[in-house]
Amino acid sequence: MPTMARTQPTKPRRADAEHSIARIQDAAIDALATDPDASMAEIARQAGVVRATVYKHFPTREDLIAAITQRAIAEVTDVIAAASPEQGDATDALRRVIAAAWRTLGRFHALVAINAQVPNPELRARHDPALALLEPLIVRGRRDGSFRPDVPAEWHLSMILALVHAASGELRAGRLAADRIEAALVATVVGAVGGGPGRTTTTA
Amino acid sequence: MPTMARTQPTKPRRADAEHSIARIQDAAIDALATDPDASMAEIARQAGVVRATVYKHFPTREDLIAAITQRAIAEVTDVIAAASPEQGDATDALRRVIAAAWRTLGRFHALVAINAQVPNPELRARHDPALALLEPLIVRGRRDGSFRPDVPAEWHLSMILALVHAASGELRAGRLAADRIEAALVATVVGAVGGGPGRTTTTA
DNA sequence: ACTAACTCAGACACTAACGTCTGACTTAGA
DNA sequence: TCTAAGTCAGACGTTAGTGTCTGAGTTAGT
Repeated sequence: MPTMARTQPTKPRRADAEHSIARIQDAAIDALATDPDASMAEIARQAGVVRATVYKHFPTREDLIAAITQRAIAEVTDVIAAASPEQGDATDALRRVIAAAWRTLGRFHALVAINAQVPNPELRARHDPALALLEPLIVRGRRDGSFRPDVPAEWHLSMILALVHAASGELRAGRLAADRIEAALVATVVGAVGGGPGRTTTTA
Repeated sequence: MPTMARTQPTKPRRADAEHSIARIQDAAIDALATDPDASMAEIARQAGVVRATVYKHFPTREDLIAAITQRAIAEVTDVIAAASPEQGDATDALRRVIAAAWRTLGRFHALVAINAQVPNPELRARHDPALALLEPLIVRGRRDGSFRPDVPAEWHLSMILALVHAASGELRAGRLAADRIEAALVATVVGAVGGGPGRTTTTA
């Protein structure tokens, strides 16, 4: 179990307020996943809360999105870290990481698109903690010959992200069964990153 | 040069009207590429045309999007067809197709997301012509052992699309140079679809 | 050179969402 | 049990976008 995301030492809140905040964030993540332009009213409705309550905790829409973005990144970072990307064979490590991360990452599909709209360099920078965990793995795999060295490491990262999102998209659209898709995703990523199809090591 | 997209036999228009329509569609594609929610006013502005003119030809926003979607699909279909996916070694054919299609497809990045928001089965169906050209290639490659058969063909298609979009995203963001990225994309797709890195046949 | 098609300019009504505010009610927590 | 923190309910002004309309000016094509 990954260590949960730490929250900044904000002012102390009552338990029910904390509860509302959690419900609102969950609702926001779900609502924005299906419609990136979901209104505050819609989010409030899904959270079972009145609109004013949302604004109480998140004065502006931007604040809410920033909050769930930060939470999303923290969760994904935890999940990735828990898969120990630094241990063992690079290809196996990659398998572990992808398998562990893809469901969690898939939930936040829309956030990537939403944040991409904002030409905000600091938001891009916030993604780095998650990518920073991956990068050593990529570099390691390139060094020991498991991963192809003829493409930029940056591209490896982006393309893995894209594949994960594609997988969650297929799942959401119901075009592919949940059980098949994880295997397909892992196989594709491993293949894309450089290993051939014959390379069949232990699958965690 | 691919044969240009055929237009339905609509009522005859004056040459300047035809010109306006083209400019509006181009502007819409560009504007929506950077902001999927670009307003009609913004599109009109970029087209160097007044808003009323846009509504003259495209009575509603939905009509405009449908029009450029159809045009996009037609263009991509032409480009793919021109790369003769049915000829020669499957891996080589895939290389040709990806290299030829990715720039064209990348321009229409946003349209995929926009149309994905619409739970419209007929729009999904319209994509089929482009995918229909790819599918035989995928099937062929799976049969002769070039492509891995342990993942669904449907996934192969989606994941190729995702990689192309990722590539155009990297290009747009300026994180990767244009010349490097095409090679990286092709290599990644070929690897993902099943061939290992050692398999170096002629590249178009 | 004439006319129908087209474009421009700008106003209009309508809608949806954002964010603010007030006052009454409820509940967590000391 | 008492009170501050929190929630609800609903109204409000504001902004931004859509789609419509009118009327005056331009241009393509015969």
